[in-house]
Amino acid sequence: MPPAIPSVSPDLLLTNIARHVLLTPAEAATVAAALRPRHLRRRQFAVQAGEVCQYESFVVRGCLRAFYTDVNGFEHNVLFAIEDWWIADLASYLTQTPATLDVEALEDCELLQLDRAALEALYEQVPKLERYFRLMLQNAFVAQQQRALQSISLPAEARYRQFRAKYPQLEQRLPQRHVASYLGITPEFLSKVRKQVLQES
Amino acid sequence: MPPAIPSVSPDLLLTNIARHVLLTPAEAATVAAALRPRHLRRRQFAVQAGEVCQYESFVVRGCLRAFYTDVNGFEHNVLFAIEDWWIADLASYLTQTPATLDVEALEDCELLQLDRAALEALYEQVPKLERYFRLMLQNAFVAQQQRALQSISLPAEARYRQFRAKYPQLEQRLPQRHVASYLGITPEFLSKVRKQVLQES
DNA sequence: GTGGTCCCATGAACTGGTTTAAGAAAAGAC
DNA sequence: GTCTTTTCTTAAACCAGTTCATGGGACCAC
Repeated sequence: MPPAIPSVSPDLLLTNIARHVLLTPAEAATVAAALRPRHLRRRQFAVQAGEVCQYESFVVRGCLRAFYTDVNGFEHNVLFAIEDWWIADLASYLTQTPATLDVEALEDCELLQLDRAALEALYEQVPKLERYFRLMLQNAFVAQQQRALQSISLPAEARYRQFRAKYPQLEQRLPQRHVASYLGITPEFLSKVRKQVLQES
Repeated sequence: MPPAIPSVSPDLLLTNIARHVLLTPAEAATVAAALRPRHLRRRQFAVQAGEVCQYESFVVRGCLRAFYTDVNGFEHNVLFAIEDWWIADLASYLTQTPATLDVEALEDCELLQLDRAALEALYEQVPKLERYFRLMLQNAFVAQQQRALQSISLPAEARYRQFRAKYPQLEQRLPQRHVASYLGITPEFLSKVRKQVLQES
């Protein structure tokens, strides 16, 4: 007998939506039906640069990173996602143009994926969801702007402190080189910064 | 007799909208009626950090910059706008929270401003506009992401070349220190970079 | 166990960009 | 016009962060 593939429950997502808009049980069922459960093993990719990003992925379990690979082949982490977060190359998903980012599983993951066509169909059936996804886009925009402003105005040590303060769970869970890449510094320099910061507290 | 205050024609904006959605003459009139014409003298502010950004401004004539002031009082240019562009602190405008950016006129300007309530009312009367403004938000998001990726992956000289290639009109029109600030370098270093780049071509 | 492989730490040499300072050129102010 | 202020350039000293090299520890696989 092959190992059972456990299905992915939509509960976590429905709870997340409920924090922003109120759905009837029927509407919640419509949402649940539109989602495609997906299991991803560590090192597998949810999005590949160069191809159109087909899905937005909601993380039920696991951890992923979105990263940009520059012309010299260096990777730059742009975004992480753990349980209760969405992840995608949003620019690609929205405009249906080739992705500039890869999205890779850092742990085995359970995802709920929503493709572009299913999303449009959902908007017809449950118009309230437009509000929910507009809020998600706004949040993404605001977060992206804040990150950009910090990266130009703060030195590496301050950026590291902010990161620790903002995402305490994440720092535990990620290899340091991924944190370094996110902060825009080398792992060697992060090591030096950490020495500073950690011996203070 | 006081000098006549010339009114600001909505034609440029209506043409801009027509490139994305098709409006009937009646709908175009509704849009025109929702806009607030505004003249801004050089050095006046359209948005002030700390206050909620009330308007999105469409530039009919003139040039503006949006900039962030960091904790040490240094300014960082984030965005420029000339004729046929929109400018605002979009994060603040969308979420109606205090702005982190200032928007300042670099030349005397003629703007068409749209406040948040007027926008919501327009959505009711002319639903097609939701598409138009969704596209504007998508474009802003994509542009912001590209800029962030370039700023972490390219050295200053390459960033300067990209800027020249992408916005040839802008470079003519702006003081170099504003370009330097946009590129994330000092005016002194831009001067050195320019010497390099200009003597090649 | 022991031989990979990956991950983190440390230190020395180096580099892209800043700072400070000073002068020349351009733009406002009156 | 001419005086003042702002803008741009150049150059030397400096610094935040990189690169390169090395060693040590944890986690496998077998």
